Amino acid sequence: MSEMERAPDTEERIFEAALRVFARKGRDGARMQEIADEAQINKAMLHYYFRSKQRLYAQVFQHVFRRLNQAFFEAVEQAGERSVLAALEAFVDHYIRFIADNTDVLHLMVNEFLAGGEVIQAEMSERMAHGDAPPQRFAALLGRGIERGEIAPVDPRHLVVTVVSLCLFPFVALPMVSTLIPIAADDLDAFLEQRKRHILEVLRHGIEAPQA
Amino acid sequence: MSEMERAPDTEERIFEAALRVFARKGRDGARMQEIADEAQINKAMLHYYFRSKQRLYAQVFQHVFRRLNQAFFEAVEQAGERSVLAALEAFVDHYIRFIADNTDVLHLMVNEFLAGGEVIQAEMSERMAHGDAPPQRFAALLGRGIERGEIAPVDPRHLVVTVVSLCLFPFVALPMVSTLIPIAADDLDAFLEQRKRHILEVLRHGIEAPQA
DNA sequence: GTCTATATCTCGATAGAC
DNA sequence: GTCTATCGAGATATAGAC
Repeated sequence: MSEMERAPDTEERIFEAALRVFARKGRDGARMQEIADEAQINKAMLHYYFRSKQRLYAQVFQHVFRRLNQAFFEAVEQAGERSVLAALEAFVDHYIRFIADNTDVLHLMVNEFLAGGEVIQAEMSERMAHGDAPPQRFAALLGRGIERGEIAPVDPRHLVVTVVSLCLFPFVALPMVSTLIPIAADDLDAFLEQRKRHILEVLRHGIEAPQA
Repeated sequence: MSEMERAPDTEERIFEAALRVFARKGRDGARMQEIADEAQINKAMLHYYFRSKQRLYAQVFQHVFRRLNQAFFEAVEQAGERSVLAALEAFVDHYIRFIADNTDVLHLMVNEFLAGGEVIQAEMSERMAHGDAPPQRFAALLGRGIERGEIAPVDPRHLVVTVVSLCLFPFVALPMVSTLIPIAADDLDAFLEQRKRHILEVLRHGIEAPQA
């Protein structure tokens, strides 16, 4: 076990640096030199471990895609066997927390969405095809809640889109949100708490009937 | 009036081509050659009218920023003097329609958000500083509705973020949404009608109380 | 104002010593 | 495995004729 002469964890350092830089600058804006600097390593090493920028990006993106899917899955599973409303609360809490700790992952994903997603479309339909991908499981869970009469009869798939939109978009538009709600820039955690409460409040009761 | 030897509308053609290409490929992914091709004009002309790629992008982005603000403003104004709920419906309808017809504009904006927004932050705080920027006007309008007891007492600024999230995010995540709701890929208009109804339904009543 | 040809430069990728 | 030095492709930008 002690004869492994391989580098300490160079490959991993490169990978994590690449994740950060690609998230900051986008696929095309990222520079191999910057990744090397961020990994505190020589540029040639990038090509030694990953053949090209393309391959490096592909591996990073695949990793990101899996992580996001996994996070979504965990958020749904954790929602588990409770009432649907409790499940929703658990989901929102868990999902927002993950994104807050991994904004890089979300940024990379959105970048890829905007790029049109030739890369995505394949990965996506492969995973979604079975019908048991996380979003579909979530929709199914919500659908059961509707059948049981726990929540109103809306289209569960649209409800999934709605919940995810509410959780993710503020992170995408943070520069704009900050100008409207300054605390988002000063104390992100506090803002997210507000946000979480607001989301659940609106999802539960809507805003039509005054309740004060 | 007839002695203007200037080109027909070359500058405008370039500008619009640039908008499309920047939206498709991002700031760094876009190629001056591709913009030239799309404008059916020579590459040298790009530098004749706009000195550099940087300046061209800056002008395009500024234009996009104004258009999005204007659209938001119109959506709010059009909401006008009705009841708050009617105003919300008018806003959602108008805003979604605009984005559907101008996805390029949204893509460019989101791209800039992700880029961290050194460019944005300045433009943003300048416009938002007065307190009468469109989102703030919208929040004020909602706030009055709360005072009048028309809607529940939620934080109006968060409500703005919520409504905007619901309108915009599906356009950002369209590749993913399509795998969950296939009609989004086949018939966008039909999907948007569904979406609009769903959004207003959830905003009005929430999902807690079954109503069937 | 518009074109062709070309200069300049940035960046990904490789060669080769250690 | 890691480094330095360098090549070569491709992109922005300019020169200069028309």
